[in-house]
Amino acid sequence: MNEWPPGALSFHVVGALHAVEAQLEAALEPLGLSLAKLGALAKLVAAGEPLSLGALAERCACVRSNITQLVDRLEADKLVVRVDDPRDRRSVRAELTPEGRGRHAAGMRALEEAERAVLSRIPERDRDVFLQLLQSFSGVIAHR
Amino acid sequence: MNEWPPGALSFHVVGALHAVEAQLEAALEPLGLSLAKLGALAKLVAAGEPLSLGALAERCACVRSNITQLVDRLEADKLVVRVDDPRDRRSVRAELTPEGRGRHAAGMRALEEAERAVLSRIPERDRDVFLQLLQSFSGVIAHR
DNA sequence: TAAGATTGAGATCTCAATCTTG
DNA sequence: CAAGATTGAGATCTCAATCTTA
Repeated sequence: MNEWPPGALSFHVVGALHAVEAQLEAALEPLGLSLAKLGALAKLVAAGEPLSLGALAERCACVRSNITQLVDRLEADKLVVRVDDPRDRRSVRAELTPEGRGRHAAGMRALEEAERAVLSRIPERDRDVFLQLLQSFSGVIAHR
Repeated sequence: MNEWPPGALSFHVVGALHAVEAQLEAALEPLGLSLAKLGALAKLVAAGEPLSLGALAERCACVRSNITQLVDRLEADKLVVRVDDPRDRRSVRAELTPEGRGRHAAGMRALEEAERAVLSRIPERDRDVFLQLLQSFSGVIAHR
Protein backbone atom coordinates (compact mmCIF):
# COMPACT_ATOMS: atom_id res chain seq x y z
CA MET A 1 0.00 0.00 0.00
CA ASN A 2 2.76 2.42 0.88
CA GLU A 3 4.55 2.64 -2.44
CA TRP A 4 6.07 6.03 -1.77
CA PRO A 5 9.83 6.34 -1.62
CA PRO A 6 10.98 7.13 1.90
CA GLY A 7 11.15 10.83 2.63
CA ALA A 8 8.79 11.69 -0.20
CA LEU A 9 5.94 10.93 2.16
CA SER A 10 6.80 13.98 4.22
CA PHE A 11 6.54 16.25 1.23
CA HIS A 12 3.14 14.78 0.40
CA VAL A 13 1.84 15.26 3.92
CA VAL A 14 3.09 18.79 4.21
CA GLY A 15 2.00 19.63 0.68
CA ALA A 16 -1.50 18.23 1.16
CA LEU A 17 -2.06 20.00 4.45
CA HIS A 18 -0.74 23.26 3.03
CA ALA A 19 -3.27 22.94 0.25
CA VAL A 20 -6.04 22.51 2.81
CA GLU A 21 -4.75 25.45 4.78
CA ALA A 22 -4.71 27.60 1.66
CA GLN A 23 -8.37 26.78 1.01
CA LEU A 24 -9.34 27.76 4.54
CA GLU A 25 -7.31 30.97 4.35
CA ALA A 26 -8.93 31.82 1.04
CA ALA A 27 -12.37 31.49 2.61
CA LEU A 28 -11.43 33.99 5.33
CA GLU A 29 -9.59 36.46 3.17
CA PRO A 30 -12.71 38.33 1.91
CA LEU A 31 -13.53 39.04 5.58
CA GLY A 32 -10.11 40.54 6.22
CA LEU A 33 -9.30 37.56 8.44
CA SER A 34 -6.66 34.82 8.50
CA LEU A 35 -6.51 31.55 10.39
CA ALA A 36 -4.05 33.16 12.80
CA LYS A 37 -6.30 36.15 13.48
CA LEU A 38 -9.47 34.08 13.76
CA GLY A 39 -7.73 31.62 16.05
CA ALA A 40 -6.76 34.39 18.45
CA LEU A 41 -10.26 35.86 18.36
CA ALA A 42 -11.71 32.40 19.07
CA LYS A 43 -9.48 32.01 22.13
CA LEU A 44 -10.66 35.34 23.47
CA VAL A 45 -14.32 34.49 22.85
CA ALA A 46 -13.87 31.12 24.55
CA ALA A 47 -12.20 32.73 27.56
CA GLY A 48 -15.11 35.12 28.01
CA GLU A 49 -12.80 37.79 29.35
CA PRO A 50 -9.65 39.68 28.35
CA LEU A 51 -6.52 37.53 28.29
CA SER A 52 -2.95 38.54 28.98
CA LEU A 53 -0.75 38.23 25.91
CA GLY A 54 1.18 35.47 27.64
CA ALA A 55 -2.00 33.46 28.26
CA LEU A 56 -3.06 34.03 24.67
CA ALA A 57 0.32 32.82 23.41
CA GLU A 58 -0.05 29.65 25.46
CA ARG A 59 -3.51 28.90 24.08
CA CYS A 60 -2.38 29.63 20.52
CA ALA A 61 0.59 27.30 21.05
CA CYS A 62 3.07 29.91 19.89
CA VAL A 63 5.77 32.17 21.17
CA ARG A 64 5.07 35.44 23.00
CA SER A 65 6.66 37.69 20.41
CA ASN A 66 4.36 36.22 17.80
CA ILE A 67 1.29 37.29 19.78
CA THR A 68 2.70 40.77 20.27
CA GLN A 69 2.74 41.24 16.51
CA LEU A 70 -0.56 39.44 15.90
CA VAL A 71 -2.30 41.66 18.45
CA ASP A 72 -0.65 44.67 16.76
CA ARG A 73 -2.45 43.70 13.56
CA LEU A 74 -5.73 42.86 15.31
CA GLU A 75 -5.61 46.20 17.06
CA ALA A 76 -4.96 47.98 13.75
CA ASP A 77 -8.07 46.18 12.46
CA LYS A 78 -9.96 47.44 15.54
CA LEU A 79 -10.92 43.88 16.50
CA VAL A 80 -9.22 43.96 19.90
CA VAL A 81 -7.78 46.63 22.21
CA ARG A 82 -4.86 46.42 24.60
CA VAL A 83 -5.86 47.14 28.19
CA ASP A 84 -3.55 47.58 31.16
CA ASP A 85 -3.82 45.14 34.04
CA PRO A 86 -4.02 47.15 37.27
CA ARG A 87 -3.06 44.05 39.28
CA ASP A 88 0.25 43.48 37.49
CA ARG A 89 1.69 46.41 35.68
CA ARG A 90 3.96 44.19 33.59
CA SER A 91 0.90 42.55 32.02
CA VAL A 92 -1.08 43.71 29.01
CA ARG A 93 -4.40 42.12 28.21
CA ALA A 94 -6.22 41.81 24.89
CA GLU A 95 -9.93 42.63 24.98
CA LEU A 96 -12.43 41.98 22.17
CA THR A 97 -14.23 44.96 20.66
CA PRO A 98 -17.86 44.57 19.56
CA GLU A 99 -16.55 44.53 15.99
CA GLY A 100 -14.14 41.78 17.02
CA ARG A 101 -17.02 39.62 18.28
CA GLY A 102 -18.97 40.17 15.11
CA ARG A 103 -16.00 39.38 12.89
CA HIS A 104 -15.34 36.23 14.87
CA ALA A 105 -18.92 35.03 14.30
CA ALA A 106 -18.72 35.78 10.58
CA GLY A 107 -15.31 34.14 10.33
CA MET A 108 -16.48 30.95 12.02
CA ARG A 109 -19.43 30.70 9.65
CA ALA A 110 -17.13 31.06 6.64
CA LEU A 111 -14.69 28.57 8.14
CA GLU A 112 -17.40 25.96 8.73
CA GLU A 113 -18.50 26.23 5.14
CA ALA A 114 -14.95 25.82 3.85
CA GLU A 115 -14.48 22.93 6.24
CA ARG A 116 -17.47 21.10 4.81
CA ALA A 117 -16.06 21.61 1.33
CA VAL A 118 -12.75 20.05 2.35
CA LEU A 119 -14.34 17.14 4.21
CA SER A 120 -16.53 16.39 1.21
CA ARG A 121 -13.37 15.53 -0.71
CA ILE A 122 -12.64 12.68 1.66
CA PRO A 123 -14.32 9.37 0.74
CA GLU A 124 -17.30 8.86 3.05
CA ARG A 125 -16.06 5.65 4.65
CA ASP A 126 -12.62 7.19 5.44
CA ARG A 127 -14.02 10.20 7.23
CA ASP A 128 -14.19 8.62 10.66
CA VAL A 129 -10.66 7.33 10.41
CA PHE A 130 -9.55 10.77 9.36
CA LEU A 131 -11.04 12.29 12.48
CA GLN A 132 -9.46 9.56 14.55
CA LEU A 133 -6.09 10.23 13.00
CA LEU A 134 -6.37 13.83 14.10
CA GLN A 135 -6.78 12.56 17.65
CA SER A 136 -3.51 10.65 17.24
CA PHE A 137 -1.79 13.78 16.10
CA SER A 138 -3.15 15.73 19.03
CA GLY A 139 -0.58 13.80 21.01
CA VAL A 140 2.09 15.19 18.75
CA ILE A 141 0.74 18.66 19.38
CA ALA A 142 0.84 18.15 23.12
CA HIS A 143 4.49 17.16 22.83
CA ARG A 144 5.73 20.54 21.67
CA MET B 1 -17.49 9.92 16.19
CA ASN B 2 -17.09 13.52 15.12
CA GLU B 3 -17.79 15.27 18.37
CA TRP B 4 -15.94 18.42 17.46
CA PRO B 5 -17.85 21.67 17.18
CA PRO B 6 -17.95 22.87 13.59
CA GLY B 7 -15.02 25.09 12.69
CA ALA B 8 -12.89 23.73 15.50
CA LEU B 9 -11.97 20.85 13.21
CA SER B 10 -10.04 23.24 11.00
CA PHE B 11 -7.93 24.41 13.87
CA HIS B 12 -7.15 20.82 14.77
CA VAL B 13 -6.10 20.01 11.21
CA VAL B 14 -3.91 23.07 10.95
CA GLY B 15 -2.54 22.52 14.43
CA ALA B 16 -1.63 18.94 13.60
CA LEU B 17 0.05 20.07 10.39
CA HIS B 18 2.17 22.63 12.18
CA ALA B 19 3.17 20.13 14.85
CA VAL B 20 4.27 17.56 12.29
CA GLU B 21 6.01 20.20 10.23
CA ALA B 22 7.86 21.47 13.28
CA GLN B 23 9.16 17.97 14.02
CA LEU B 24 10.43 17.55 10.47
CA GLU B 25 11.98 21.01 10.45
CA ALA B 26 13.68 20.29 13.77
CA ALA B 27 15.25 17.14 12.29
CA LEU B 28 16.73 19.17 9.43
CA GLU B 29 17.82 22.20 11.40
CA PRO B 30 21.15 20.70 12.63
CA LEU B 31 22.06 20.21 8.95
CA GLY B 32 21.39 23.85 8.12
CA LEU B 33 18.41 22.74 6.05
CA SER B 34 14.66 23.41 6.07
CA LEU B 35 11.79 21.62 4.35
CA ALA B 36 11.69 24.41 1.78
CA LYS B 37 15.42 24.17 1.01
CA LEU B 38 15.45 20.37 0.95
CA GLY B 39 12.37 20.33 -1.25
CA ALA B 40 14.06 22.52 -3.84
CA LEU B 41 17.25 20.45 -3.71
CA ALA B 42 15.15 17.29 -4.19
CA LYS B 43 13.50 18.74 -7.30
CA LEU B 44 16.89 19.55 -8.76
CA VAL B 45 18.24 16.07 -7.99
CA ALA B 46 15.14 14.47 -9.52
CA ALA B 47 15.46 16.58 -12.65
CA GLY B 48 19.06 15.46 -13.14
CA GLU B 49 19.95 18.80 -14.71
CA PRO B 50 19.80 22.51 -13.91
CA LEU B 51 16.25 23.91 -13.83
CA SER B 52 15.08 27.41 -14.68
CA LEU B 53 13.68 29.23 -11.65
CA GLY B 54 10.26 29.19 -13.29
CA ALA B 55 10.35 25.41 -13.69
CA LEU B 56 11.52 25.05 -10.12
CA ALA B 57 8.66 27.24 -8.89
CA GLU B 58 6.18 25.05 -10.76
CA ARG B 59 7.52 21.84 -9.23
CA CYS B 60 7.61 23.38 -5.76
CA ALA B 61 4.00 24.53 -6.26
CA CYS B 62 4.80 28.09 -5.32
CA VAL B 63 5.15 31.52 -6.79
CA ARG B 64 8.20 32.66 -8.78
CA SER B 65 9.26 35.37 -6.36
CA ASN B 66 9.40 32.79 -3.61
CA ILE B 67 11.93 30.74 -5.54
CA THR B 68 14.01 33.81 -6.28
CA GLN B 69 14.51 34.32 -2.56
CA LEU B 70 14.87 30.62 -1.74
CA VAL B 71 17.61 30.28 -4.36
CA ASP B 72 19.23 33.39 -2.89
CA ARG B 73 19.52 31.55 0.41
CA LEU B 74 20.60 28.26 -1.20
CA GLU B 75 23.26 30.14 -3.13
CA ALA B 76 24.47 31.84 0.06
CA ASP B 77 24.74 28.33 1.53
CA LYS B 78 26.76 27.29 -1.56
CA LEU B 79 24.31 24.45 -2.27
CA VAL B 80 23.34 25.73 -5.73
CA VAL B 81 24.68 28.26 -8.23
CA ARG B 82 22.81 30.44 -10.69
CA VAL B 83 23.87 29.80 -14.28
CA ASP B 84 22.85 31.78 -17.35
CA ASP B 85 20.88 30.03 -20.05
CA PRO B 86 22.56 30.77 -23.41
CA ARG B 87 19.39 29.73 -25.27
CA ASP B 88 17.12 32.28 -23.55
CA ARG B 89 18.84 35.21 -21.95
CA ARG B 90 15.79 35.99 -19.80
CA SER B 91 16.17 32.66 -18.06
CA VAL B 92 18.34 31.82 -15.04
CA ARG B 93 18.89 28.21 -14.05
CA ALA B 94 19.73 26.74 -10.66
CA GLU B 95 22.48 24.10 -10.70
CA LEU B 96 23.43 21.84 -7.81
CA THR B 97 26.92 22.08 -6.39
CA PRO B 98 28.68 18.94 -5.16
CA GLU B 99 28.01 20.19 -1.64
CA GLY B 100 24.36 20.59 -2.59
CA ARG B 101 24.13 16.95 -3.63
CA GLY B 102 25.77 15.81 -0.43
CA ARG B 103 23.51 17.95 1.73
CA HIS B 104 20.48 16.65 -0.10
CA ALA B 105 21.49 13.06 0.64
CA ALA B 106 22.12 13.83 4.31
CA GLY B 107 18.86 15.77 4.54
CA MET B 108 16.83 12.93 3.06
CA ARG B 109 18.32 10.48 5.51
CA ALA B 110 17.40 12.75 8.43
CA LEU B 111 13.95 13.31 7.00
CA GLU B 112 13.27 9.60 6.62
CA GLU B 113 14.19 9.04 10.22
CA ALA B 114 11.89 11.83 11.40
CA GLU B 115 9.19 10.47 9.14
CA ARG B 116 9.36 7.07 10.76
CA ALA B 117 9.05 8.74 14.16
CA VAL B 118 5.90 10.57 13.08
CA LEU B 119 4.35 7.53 11.41
CA SER B 120 4.99 5.46 14.52
CA ARG B 121 2.53 7.70 16.34
CA ILE B 122 -0.28 6.54 14.09
CA PRO B 123 -2.02 3.36 15.27
CA GLU B 124 -0.79 0.46 13.14
CA ARG B 125 -4.17 -0.45 11.70
CA ASP B 126 -4.90 3.15 10.63
CA ARG B 127 -1.67 3.57 8.72
CA ASP B 128 -2.96 2.27 5.41
CA VAL B 129 -6.02 4.49 5.56
CA PHE B 130 -3.80 7.40 6.38
CA LEU B 131 -1.78 6.85 3.24
CA GLN B 132 -4.97 6.50 1.26
CA LEU B 133 -6.26 9.79 2.66
CA LEU B 134 -3.17 11.48 1.33
CA GLN B 135 -4.15 10.25 -2.11
CA SER B 136 -7.53 11.95 -1.66
CA PHE B 137 -5.84 15.17 -0.72
CA SER B 138 -3.57 14.99 -3.73
CA GLY B 139 -6.70 15.97 -5.64
CA VAL B 140 -6.96 19.07 -3.49
CA ILE B 141 -3.38 19.91 -4.33
CA ALA B 142 -4.02 19.53 -8.04
CA HIS B 143 -6.91 21.99 -7.72
CA ARG B 144 -4.77 24.95 -6.73
C1' DT C 1 2.84 42.53 -25.77
C1' DA C 2 4.44 37.87 -23.36
C1' DA C 3 7.52 35.64 -20.34
C1' DG C 4 11.28 35.19 -16.88
C1' DA C 5 13.17 37.04 -12.98
C1' DT C 6 13.62 40.36 -9.48
C1' DT C 7 12.27 43.86 -6.01
C1' DG C 8 9.32 45.92 -2.40
C1' DA C 9 5.82 45.57 0.88
C1' DG C 10 3.53 42.89 4.11
C1' DA C 11 1.69 38.49 6.83
C1' DT C 12 3.15 34.80 9.75
C1' DC C 13 6.33 32.62 12.42
C1' DT C 14 10.92 31.83 15.24
C1' DC C 15 14.83 33.13 18.34
C1' DA C 16 17.85 36.24 20.97
C1' DA C 17 18.33 40.42 23.30
C1' DT C 18 16.25 44.12 25.94
C1' DC C 19 13.22 46.80 29.04
C1' DT C 20 10.08 47.24 32.74
C1' DT C 21 8.04 45.51 36.74
C1' DG C 22 7.65 41.93 40.52
C1' DC D 1 16.98 37.46 39.56
C1' DA D 2 11.85 35.94 37.35
C1' DA D 3 8.30 37.15 34.30
C1' DG D 4 5.70 39.82 30.86
C1' DA D 5 6.06 42.20 26.82
C1' DT D 6 8.47 44.21 23.14
C1' DT D 7 12.01 44.87 19.52
C1' DG D 8 15.28 43.36 15.90
C1' DA D 9 16.83 40.09 12.73
C1' DG D 10 15.77 36.56 9.71
C1' DA D 11 13.07 32.44 7.28
C1' DT D 12 9.11 31.46 4.53
C1' DC D 13 5.47 32.74 1.86
C1' DT D 14 2.17 35.95 -1.05
C1' DC D 15 0.98 39.77 -4.30
C1' DA D 16 1.81 43.86 -7.17
C1' DA D 17 4.96 46.43 -9.74
C1' DT D 18 9.14 46.62 -12.50
C1' DC D 19 13.00 45.38 -15.66
C1' DT D 20 14.99 42.83 -19.28
C1' DT D 21 14.57 39.98 -23.14
C1' DA D 22 11.66 37.42 -26.77
